[in-house]
Formats: sequence, C-alpha cells, structure tokens
Amino acid sequence: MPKRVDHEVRRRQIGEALLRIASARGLQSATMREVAAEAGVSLRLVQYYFHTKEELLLTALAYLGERLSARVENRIRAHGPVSPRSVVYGTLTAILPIDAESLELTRAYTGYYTLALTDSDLASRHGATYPDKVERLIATQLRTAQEAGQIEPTIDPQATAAGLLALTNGLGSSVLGGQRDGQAALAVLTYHLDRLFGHEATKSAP
Amino acid sequence: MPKRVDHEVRRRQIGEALLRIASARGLQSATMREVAAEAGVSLRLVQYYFHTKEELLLTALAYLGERLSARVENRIRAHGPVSPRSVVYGTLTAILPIDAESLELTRAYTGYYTLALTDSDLASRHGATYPDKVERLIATQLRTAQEAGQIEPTIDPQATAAGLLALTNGLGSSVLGGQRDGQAALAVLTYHLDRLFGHEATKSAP
DNA sequence: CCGTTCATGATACGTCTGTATCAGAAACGG
DNA sequence: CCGTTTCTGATACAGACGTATCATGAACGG
Repeated sequence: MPKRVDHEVRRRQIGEALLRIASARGLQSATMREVAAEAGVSLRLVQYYFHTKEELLLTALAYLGERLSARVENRIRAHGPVSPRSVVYGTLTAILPIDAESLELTRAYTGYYTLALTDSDLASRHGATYPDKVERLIATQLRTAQEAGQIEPTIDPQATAAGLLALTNGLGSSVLGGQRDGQAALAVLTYHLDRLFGHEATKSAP
Repeated sequence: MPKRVDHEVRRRQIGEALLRIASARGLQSATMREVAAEAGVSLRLVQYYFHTKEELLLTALAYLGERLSARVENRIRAHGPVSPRSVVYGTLTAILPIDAESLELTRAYTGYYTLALTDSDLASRHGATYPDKVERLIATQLRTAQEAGQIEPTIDPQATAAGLLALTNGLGSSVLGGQRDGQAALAVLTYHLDRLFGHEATKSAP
C-alpha cells in the first residue's frame, strides 16, 4: 500500500497556511480557495484533508494554541535561571507582539477571539481554558516570590496576576492597532514588572 | 416642500441597528438586509440613506465613538467631586463592560477593531486617535495627582497611564470572552487603583 | 389638489462562498 | 506491472452578498 505522505503533515501545512492568511488579511479572508492558494495546493486537496471548513478552522486553532504554548515554554527556558520573575517575564513577553512570530500569532489569535465572541459553536467546541492557565501560572509564581520575600507581602497575588495578564493583552492590542510599537509596549510592561519586583533585576534579562 | 423626516434621525436609527447587530451577532452578520430588518425598514431605504455599505459602516462607527465619548463624560460627571482619582476611575469604568450599555459598546467596538486590523481602508478613513486621547487624559490626571501629593512621586505618569488603559482593555476582553464577569473585572481594576491612590479613597465611590 | 419627498416592493445581476461530483493523472509498494 | 493512494482539474450548484433598477404608494407643504 503506497502511503507516501503523512496526513498529519499535510493537515498542518494547510492549517498553517490558514493562520498566515488570518494574520495577514484577517480570518474573514481565509476562504477555502485562498487557503488552497496560500498552501500551494488545489482546492480539492483542502477538501480532501478537511471535509468541512469548520474542521479546518478548529484544527488550525489547535495548531495556534500549540504554537503559543510552545513559545511560552521556550521563552521561559530561554530567560536563564528559573526565578519567579524570569518565569513571569518570559510568559508575558511570549504573549506580547514584539517580533515576527508573536505578531503573527497574536494577530491570528485576535481573529479567532472575535469570531468566538459571536459564533458560539467555536467557543463551545474549543476549550477556552488557555488564559486561565496562564493567569494561574503567574499567580503561583507571585505567591512563590512573596514567600521568598522578593515582592511586597501586602500585594494580592491573584489580583496582581490578573492585572499583569490583562495589562499584557491590552498592550498587545495597542501594538496591533498601531498605537505603539512592540518596543514601547515592552518598555511599559517592564516598567510595571520593575515596580513589582526589584527595580534592578529586570535589566539583566535579555 | 414636504420635508417630513430628519435625514440625520433616520441615518442614526439605521446606524444604531447595525451596532446592535454587531454587538449581538458580530460585524460579519451585519449585512444590508439584516440591518434593514433590525431597523424595521426595507432594504431599499437602507440603500436610500447609505449609498454604499462602507458609508454605513463608517457612519455607524462614528456613532459608536460619540456614544463612547458621551459615556466617558457622563461617568466622570457622575462620580461626584472632580478629583484626579474620580476622573481616572470614571474614565476607566466607562470603558469596562460592566452594564448592558458598556457591554454593547465594547462588543461592537471589538468587531470594528478586528476589522480595522486587516481592512486598511477602515483604519485610514477613521481617526484612531481615541485611545491616545484617553491615555493622555489619564496621564494628565496622574501628573496633577502627583503634584498634589496624592500618589507616589516616584511613579512615571505616562507609563502608568498606558498601563492602566491597557489593563482596563485587557480586563474588558476577558469579560467579553467569558473568563470573568464585570464585577470581578471591576474588582481587579479597583484593586490596582487602590494601590496607586490611597487605599481608602475608592471605597466611597459608587 | 398637486408636486415633492419619503418609503416600499419585487426583482435582478454579478460575484463569492462552501460544498459536491465528475474524470483522470502521478507516484510508489507489492 | 498493478493496484492503491495521493493529488489535480474542470465544473457545477445553491445560497448569500452588495448593488441596481424598475414601478408604485403614502404623506404633507404650498
């Protein structure tokens, strides 16, 4: 039986093509024909690997989630010694659109986010637990930092974690909207982290 | 000359119908036919008052901006004595989706925001100066509060203002996404304002 | 009452969409 | 070489979209 190609590889190629279109021209421009052209395959093949568009949309969303998670983990590992501050910094800067990859990811994510606001099918068929996970991760790190005496004991870790994540998301929106560039957003985020942790600590991070 | 109706009134009725659809079912559901049905008029009349859909979209966006500005001003005036803290609090809570009106406004705004990310026509034909205005307003208030000794002299008003606005926008996104309700978001915002200003001041605000 | 304005109705056109169906070509394992 | 798998091509269909064009009715100022 001549099974030349891995179906999962083809599906991922097509799914990534959709994400590129969603990032560059918006999710409403990601039609079956456009995705086929972007992936360099025929429309017929897209229908071959994804029987319906909803399946393609959901699969690409799963790929997007995987890439986001992988980026967060990579950024955490890349920021040297594993301290609460570096974990929080790595996590939040992974979400912030400061380079080409995070720009593509956040732009595509915004499209899905807006679609999920009105298409309840997408929201129900997709676990929206991602932001909650990140928020809990940060809250845990803040508690650890508090026990280690690295941040003020009077702060509320839960409220602060929610605030930091919301701050980062809001900064990301302003970057996508063209209100400021990624470096300016990173400066604002760094400023707030500096006020939370010691002022001199963040400067040593790359 | 029998000029029975005010054209501006009719245009506003139709434009508001589009905003209701954009908020409830998304901007992609706001077709000419749907808008006509929502406004209770014929499709022909929508074409009569708006020669093209882009004109309708831009006009409704202008109405949305007016309603947002009016809401901010009303909230500022409603929060009693005009202090920097009450102005900042009123401004930010006007943006936060905590009641029916702000929910509709922020939901419609999100649709336009996402559309503007990819349709450069909309972005160019519309002054995106709104967030900048709000940020400058808050920064000014923070400077005033700093001169009056109401907040710490070591904080950066500009970075703090950008952070507060981004925080509020991020909290709003989490409310729309169903991650938390409006009251929880308001609690997080109040917590951060309490840490910025005196802890006992915000409690007196309604 | 008469003419202008406001408004409706039915209908149509061209385009794009997701989806489906035909046939057929290219590649590779046995 | 043969058969299965992978992939393409052309084409079609029904529906929705923005837009346009007909005719026609209702209301009100002069």
